[in-house]
Amino acid sequence: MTETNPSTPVTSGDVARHAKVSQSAVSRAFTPGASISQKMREKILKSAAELGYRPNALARAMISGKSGLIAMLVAYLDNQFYPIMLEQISRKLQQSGYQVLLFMTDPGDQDEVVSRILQYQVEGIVMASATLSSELARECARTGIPVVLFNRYVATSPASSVVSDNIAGGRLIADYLVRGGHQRIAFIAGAEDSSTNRDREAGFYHGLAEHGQTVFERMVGGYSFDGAANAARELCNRPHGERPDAIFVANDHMAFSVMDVIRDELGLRVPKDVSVIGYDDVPQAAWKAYDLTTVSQAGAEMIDATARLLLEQIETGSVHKKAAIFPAKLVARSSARRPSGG
Amino acid sequence: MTETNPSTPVTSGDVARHAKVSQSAVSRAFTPGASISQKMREKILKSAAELGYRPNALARAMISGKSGLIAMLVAYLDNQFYPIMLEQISRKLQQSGYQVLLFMTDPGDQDEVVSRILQYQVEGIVMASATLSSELARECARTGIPVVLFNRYVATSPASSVVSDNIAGGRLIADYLVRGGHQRIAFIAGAEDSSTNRDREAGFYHGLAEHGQTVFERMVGGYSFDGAANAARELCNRPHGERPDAIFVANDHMAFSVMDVIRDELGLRVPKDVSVIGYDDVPQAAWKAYDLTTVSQAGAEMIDATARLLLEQIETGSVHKKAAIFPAKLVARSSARRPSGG
DNA sequence: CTGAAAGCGCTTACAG
DNA sequence: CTGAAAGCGCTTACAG
Repeated sequence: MTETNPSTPVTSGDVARHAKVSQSAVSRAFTPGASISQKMREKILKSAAELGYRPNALARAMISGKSGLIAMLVAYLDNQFYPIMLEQISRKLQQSGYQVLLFMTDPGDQDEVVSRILQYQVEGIVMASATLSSELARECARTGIPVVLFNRYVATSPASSVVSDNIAGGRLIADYLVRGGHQRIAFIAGAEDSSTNRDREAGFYHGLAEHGQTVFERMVGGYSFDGAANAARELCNRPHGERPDAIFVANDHMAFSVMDVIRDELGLRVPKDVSVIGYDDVPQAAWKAYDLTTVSQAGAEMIDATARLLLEQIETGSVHKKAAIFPAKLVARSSARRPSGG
Repeated sequence: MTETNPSTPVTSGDVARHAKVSQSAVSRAFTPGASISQKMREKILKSAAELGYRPNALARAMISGKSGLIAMLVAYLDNQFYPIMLEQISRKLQQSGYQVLLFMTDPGDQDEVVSRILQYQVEGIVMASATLSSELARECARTGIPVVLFNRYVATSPASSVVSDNIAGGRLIADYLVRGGHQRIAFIAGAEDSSTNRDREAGFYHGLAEHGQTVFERMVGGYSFDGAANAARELCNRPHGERPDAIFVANDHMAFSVMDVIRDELGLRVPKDVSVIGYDDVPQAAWKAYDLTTVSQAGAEMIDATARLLLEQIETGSVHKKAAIFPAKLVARSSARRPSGG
């Protein structure tokens, strides 16, 4: 059952010949708002349908200088937060007439990725990948391609960014844990070079300090499931009194791993022996088997803002650096002891 | 901090002028294997670097007829199975020099999506979305664009497909549950029009029949979290003896929801009161809070096969219909009572 | 409103 | 090995 390229693609010239009109007319028939008579457009559309013609988006991009392509850079999709935003942002951009060119980034091939993105003449870039090659930022600024960093912030970069208030979020957690009566509050960090981790940690320490506490112990989980499990083991495989009575884990993805270790491996109870709080409020945080107390980022608003920032810059043809910050909200579930009273 | 399009893009002509060579020479310098002297290439590369030149992939696509673009159609990313495969296939295609154009499909805008895909001159299509517009399949066959259906099969479609043996998988589950001593075995279906559900269900019923059993009751969850929860409620909110003692849930994503309802809402124990088995073996199935018995699809192999089938057809320029079927494997965890003995 | 023509930035025969 | 030239399939001034 093999068929070799059945038909050479139909071009606007073919349609023109078939409809006995000029090639320009065919082009106009497919350009919204072009000056063409109703009658002519109908004739052309009919011919086009008969021949199965579709305009070549690449040719259009060439001549118009607008590819309709937006690059999305993502590092990994195992943390649910990213697939969800990828899905939503993609839908939004599609609705606005753009297409998403997906780039899975690798710590390795930075230059290669930068090169590919630019070769495809994308009109904008969304970066949800932690590793921002500074070369990419620079090249984009040079070329006038707007870049929006999603869920990260780089002070020295000319790129716009959309984040939630991770400092406030960290502080909310500290406050909640202290008011919950915890005495030995630990922290499991994500990737230490990420702005999310930096801000959550800073806010958290500040919050503790406001209550006269300091962090009981700090480990690094690197935003990975296994990294978090190791951190949890080291932290909690100790007698009562030497282990934390609460842990703030820098994101939900790691928090699930931490809860597994605490409950299943070490046989401790959550929150009775150890309270656990995560960050992101991914869908699984609401799953009853975890029922994770966490901080919700204003996901929908962040997604909207990302699309808006990007499209606005593309359409006006000017690149601004803007930073949109959305409020964070604590979602109290059962994985952390609740403050009594108040 | 606004900067308006700083520099007009650098073209091969600019580089040619700067290096005092012909434009064709510049093109050759960037074409692997082109006939050009070492000396000339170096001179050109140097000029290109100075000017910040990068070849325009769209222009190349126009003239060469190869866009380097592959469309991936995905319906939703909340079931982990899909983000993971999206990530892996994307990486594989990128490594082979292709770029992924992402299309989030909507039950609504079928024609619109079809049209966009074809306009972008993609060289191949991966469909991981359930809704295959038959128009897309037909158009692609006409145009000679290879299509690979991932994790689904449509007998009447000219598209290739990569699936695991869902019939065998369903049978494995029936066998395992019966041997585990279950007497009232229920089924919660996914999307009834999907080939995965159809095959898993068929295999499951066959397996039951081989042991002289029939399904105790059948509900439909539609592959959605909420749909599954409702099904579980109806099935299990009854006295012992009237409710199933085991449920095969057509995918893991729904199985988590079912376990939540059974344990948390209804206060029953898993597997003591009800055994639960899922399908897919997504990462979360191994999370200790669920520890879900499930059937593992040969994910890595399926991903490899998808990329291979597609690239092979692209590179040979001929479209075959091929169906790759991979074995399914039962992964025994603790959510279902294990067969005793042997 | 309509058509002929130029041109987007490349690749690739074709001569030399 | 190198360059001049044609051409990929469109959009868009420019005349009429």
